[in-house]
Amino acid sequence: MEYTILKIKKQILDLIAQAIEPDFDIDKLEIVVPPDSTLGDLAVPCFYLSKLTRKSPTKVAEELSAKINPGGIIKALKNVGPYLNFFIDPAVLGKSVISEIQKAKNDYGRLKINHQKIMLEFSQPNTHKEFHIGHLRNAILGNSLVNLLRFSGNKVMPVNYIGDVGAHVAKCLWAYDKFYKDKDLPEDKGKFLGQVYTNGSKKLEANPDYKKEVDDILQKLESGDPKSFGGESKKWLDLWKKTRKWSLDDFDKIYKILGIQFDHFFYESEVEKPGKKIVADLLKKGVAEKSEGAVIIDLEKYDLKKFLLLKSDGSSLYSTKELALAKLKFEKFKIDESIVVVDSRQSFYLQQFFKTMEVIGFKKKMVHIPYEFVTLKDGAMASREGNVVLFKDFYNSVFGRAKIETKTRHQEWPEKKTEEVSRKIALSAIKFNMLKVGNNSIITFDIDESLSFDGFSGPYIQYTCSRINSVLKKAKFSGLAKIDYAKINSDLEKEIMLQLASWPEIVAESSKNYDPSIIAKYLFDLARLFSSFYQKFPIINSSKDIKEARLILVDSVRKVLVNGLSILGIEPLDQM
RNA sequence: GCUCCUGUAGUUCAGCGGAUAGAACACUAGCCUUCUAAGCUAGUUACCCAGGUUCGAUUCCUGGCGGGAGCACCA
Repeated sequence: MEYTILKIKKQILDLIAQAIEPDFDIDKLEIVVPPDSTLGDLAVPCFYLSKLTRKSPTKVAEELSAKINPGGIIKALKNVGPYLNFFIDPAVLGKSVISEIQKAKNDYGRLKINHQKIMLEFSQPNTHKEFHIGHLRNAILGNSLVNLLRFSGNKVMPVNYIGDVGAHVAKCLWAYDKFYKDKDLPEDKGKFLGQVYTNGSKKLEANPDYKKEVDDILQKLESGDPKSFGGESKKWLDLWKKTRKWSLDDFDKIYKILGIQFDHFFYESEVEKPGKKIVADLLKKGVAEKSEGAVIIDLEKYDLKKFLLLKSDGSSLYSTKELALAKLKFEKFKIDESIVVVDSRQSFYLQQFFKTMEVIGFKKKMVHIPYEFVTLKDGAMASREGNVVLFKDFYNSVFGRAKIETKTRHQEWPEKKTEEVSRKIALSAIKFNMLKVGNNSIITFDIDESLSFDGFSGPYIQYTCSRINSVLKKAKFSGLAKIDYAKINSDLEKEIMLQLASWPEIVAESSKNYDPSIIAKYLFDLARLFSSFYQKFPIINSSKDIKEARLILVDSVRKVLVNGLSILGIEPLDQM
């Protein structure tokens, strides 16, 4: 079963193939959308055919237009300059695309199953640090990609990889022990740890003598043997366990607010020792070598410089652990492909890492999806510096704003309902804002823009859903009526149907590029088309035939909007 | 210095080599006795520069200029 849009395009190509002498490469013949709907609904530029037939493109368009007889879904065709423009019969289009949507419901636009088992790693927060809006972009993007890749027919396993060991942890524990040990604990322990870390970093910068103390703690933690260092290790290990849990509990809360779930959590602490073992093996085999005391692998011949695998004091690096993580992923979970969603600043590191895996004979499909970071107007955020916007603070402001807006519109609603609707509005505003720009656009965080629920925003799409829902409810829409699709005949309605028809192509494109912003833009365009329509044409107060046709049309719009929102990880609203 | 990303309206972003470069915010003027005004309608304003490839370049290539990021013991 093929989607309507593909059938239409195929038909156009067939018509041209029949009307033209020489064989042509079907992939080179593109079908585009004209800039203005009065020109046509779909168009074939004739430049390629012009080369083939050695006639001018205008001439080709002219001849084709005379030769081809319209029929079926193609109502008419017209040559305009070098373009051959096709007009779609709205009644035939409507019948095809609307019944397709009504039948497929949530699955409309879903692509065929390809049985690939993909592990998608994202969010990777560090314990003992604050979860800020930079981490938020990764979590929201990753979650959306999980939905998108699933909708494109893959089997996707979302996983998290938590940075619960390393230099930052040692730094935080050191600062805690030295400056905060005897202080009372605040309620939000996750946030508190972040503050300890930031403060520790600042103290450390001011006094270089402290560095030795921190390195010492890192050594003790990594030795992992409570008896070593005269029992000192145990003290740090216990503190690590206790504080680690504070952060993990905090992350759980955050993911719960965001509605993000993982099938599995990896921890850096579990791959540290296996990673060191791999590095030792590589050193023994001569694949890796010592350099200035550290262990490296030489990637110069691939133009990837030298890649550091272990520090000169024997403690592990991110790369050390990642070696073991990659093996763990493929061996334990039997996946076909491993994808990681990581900030583009680590593109070079990941290139080195992937090449290293290849060199050591681990030839598996590993992909990096890069995206640009979130910055503030007056510079990049850094946990070290403490100039970060925390997720929870941010969420609370947006939620507060949503509540004010909701209350002014629905004074009569019970508190519980106001809260629930506001929560969904806030999340949609936050998520949509992070997903509406392409992956390689830096997001300069603007609180005013984030607090706006107008225009190109999540709440706008939700609002559209609410209005449609309200109409359907008032009209007691059941979807059972027999529809006369000829009643849907305005240009605007046809445009809406064409937009609905293109949804499967949007899913494919978005998925191919790992870019949910394509979906966000599409949904906004569709919602805008509906809003114009809603303003211009009465639905309920029209004659029976027209009413039924318009109802099923707007119901189809709603279904696609809901579908798309769910890929973005946004819940629709029936009322707001 | 080398590598990657990037330069479009006052601002934030879209624009698979094709017809008149799109939105949103902001600003101006209208629209709630018809289905939710978180909305609709109309208006003002833009492709960094120089070459090249092409029938055609905002898009591709080269070189400038500007912005961001990365290049060994952080993750």
